[in-house]
Amino acid sequence: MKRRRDRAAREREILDAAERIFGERGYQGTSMDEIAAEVGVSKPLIYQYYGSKDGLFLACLSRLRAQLLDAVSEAVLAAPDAEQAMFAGFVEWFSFLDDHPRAWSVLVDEGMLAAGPAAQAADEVRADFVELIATMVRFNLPTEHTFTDDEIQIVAQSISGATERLAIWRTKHPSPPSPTTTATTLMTFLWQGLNTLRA
Amino acid sequence: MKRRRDRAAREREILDAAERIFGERGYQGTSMDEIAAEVGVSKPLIYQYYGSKDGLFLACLSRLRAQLLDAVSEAVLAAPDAEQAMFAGFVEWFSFLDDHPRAWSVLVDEGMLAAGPAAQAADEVRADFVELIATMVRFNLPTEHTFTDDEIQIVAQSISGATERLAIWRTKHPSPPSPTTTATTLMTFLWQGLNTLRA
DNA sequence: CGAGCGAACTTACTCGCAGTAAGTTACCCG
DNA sequence: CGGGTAACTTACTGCGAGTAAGTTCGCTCG
Repeated sequence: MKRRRDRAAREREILDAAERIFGERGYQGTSMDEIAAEVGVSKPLIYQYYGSKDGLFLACLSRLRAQLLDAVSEAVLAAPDAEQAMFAGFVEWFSFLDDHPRAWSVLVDEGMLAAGPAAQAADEVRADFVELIATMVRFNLPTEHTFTDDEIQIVAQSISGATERLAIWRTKHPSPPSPTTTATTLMTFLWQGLNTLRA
Repeated sequence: MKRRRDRAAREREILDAAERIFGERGYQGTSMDEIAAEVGVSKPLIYQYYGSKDGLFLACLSRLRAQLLDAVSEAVLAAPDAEQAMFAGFVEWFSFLDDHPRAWSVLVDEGMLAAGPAAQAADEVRADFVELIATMVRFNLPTEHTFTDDEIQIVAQSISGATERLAIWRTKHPSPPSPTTTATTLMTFLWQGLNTLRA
C-alpha cells in the first residue's frame, strides 16, 4: 500500500493528475472518481483539499494562468518598443500553448464553460491579458489624440479575442503555421490595417 | 388536462421553452425535468423528439444560428463595397445580440462549452461566419499581391474572434456603447491598423 | 356508431456521478 | 509506549440523464 504523504505533496500530486485528465477528457468528461483512482487515493480526500469539482478545476486554472501570464509578460517586458512587445507577446502566447497542449484545453477551450465560480476565474485570466494588451495599446497611441476608455477596451478586447481564436484554430489545423509565422501575419494585419494591407 | 397536439407543434413548444431556459440558466444549470415541467409534458417525450440533452441544445443552436447568419448576411449583401459590407455586418451582429439576449448565452457564451456533438455544432456556427468574413477580406485584397489561404484564415479568424469577444464584453459592460459606436471603433481599428491610428 | 390502430404521452424505473457523514489508520511527539 | 492529530477510507445520499414498458387519445374505415 502506498505511503502517506504530507498535505502539500499530495495536493500537488492531485493537481497534476487533474490537469492531465481535465486536459484529455475535458471538464464534463472527467469524474472525480477517475482523478482519485489515478492518484491512488479516495475521492473524499480530494474534496477535503479542494472542496468541489469546480474548486479543483479552478486550482488547475490558476496555476496555468500564472505560468502563461508570466511567460507572456516576460517576453513583452523585454521588448524595446510597443510594436516589438506585442509581437513578442504573440509569439510567446502561441509557443506556450504549443508546448503545453494540455494547458490549452483546460484554460481556453473548456475554461469558458464551467458554470459558477470557474467561469469567473476564466474571466479573470482573460481580464489579465486584456489589461496587458490595453497597456501596450495605450502606450502606442499618441497623447495628443485622446481615446475614451471604451475605445481602448474595444481594441484590447478585440486583440485578445483574436489571439484566443487563433490559438483554437491552430490546434485544429492539420499543419498549423509556426508561432512566429502566425504572429507575423497577425501583427502585420493589426498594425497596418486591412486597408493599408492592400498596398 | 392539457390537450394533445401534433408533433410539429409540440416540438416547437419544447424548443421555445428550451431556448428560454437554457438562455437563463445555461446548459449545465438546466435539467430536462425542468424543461419538461415548463412545457407541461413528461421527460421521455422530449427524448423521443430530440434524442438527448445535447440534441435539444443543438436544435436550439441551429435555429438561432440560422437567424443570426441570415440577419448578418442580409446586411452584408446589401452593402455596395467591402468596407461598408463589413461595417454593416458588425452593426447587425451586435444589434441582433442586443435584441435577442437569450440567443446570446445559448449561442456563444455556453455554446462553446458543451462537450460532444454540441461543441461541433458551435464550431459550425463559427465556421460559417469565418467563411463570410474571409470572403469579404479576399474581396478587399488586391489580386496582384497573392495571399496564402493560411494568411486569409488568420485574418478572418481574428476578426471573428474579435467580434465574439466584443459581444461578450458588451453584455458585461454596465452601459455598453451602441452597436453602431462599437462597430465604428472596431472598423476604424481593423481598417486603419494600430499604426495608422496614431495619426 | 364503434372497433382498432398508430401516434402522443406517462409511470416508474436504472445508472453514473457529485458530494458527505462517520469512522479508521498511520505517523509524530512527549 | 500512549495519545493526539493529520491523512485517509468505507459506505452511503441525492440528483439528474436516459430508458423500458406500457396507457390513452383521436382518427379512420367498416
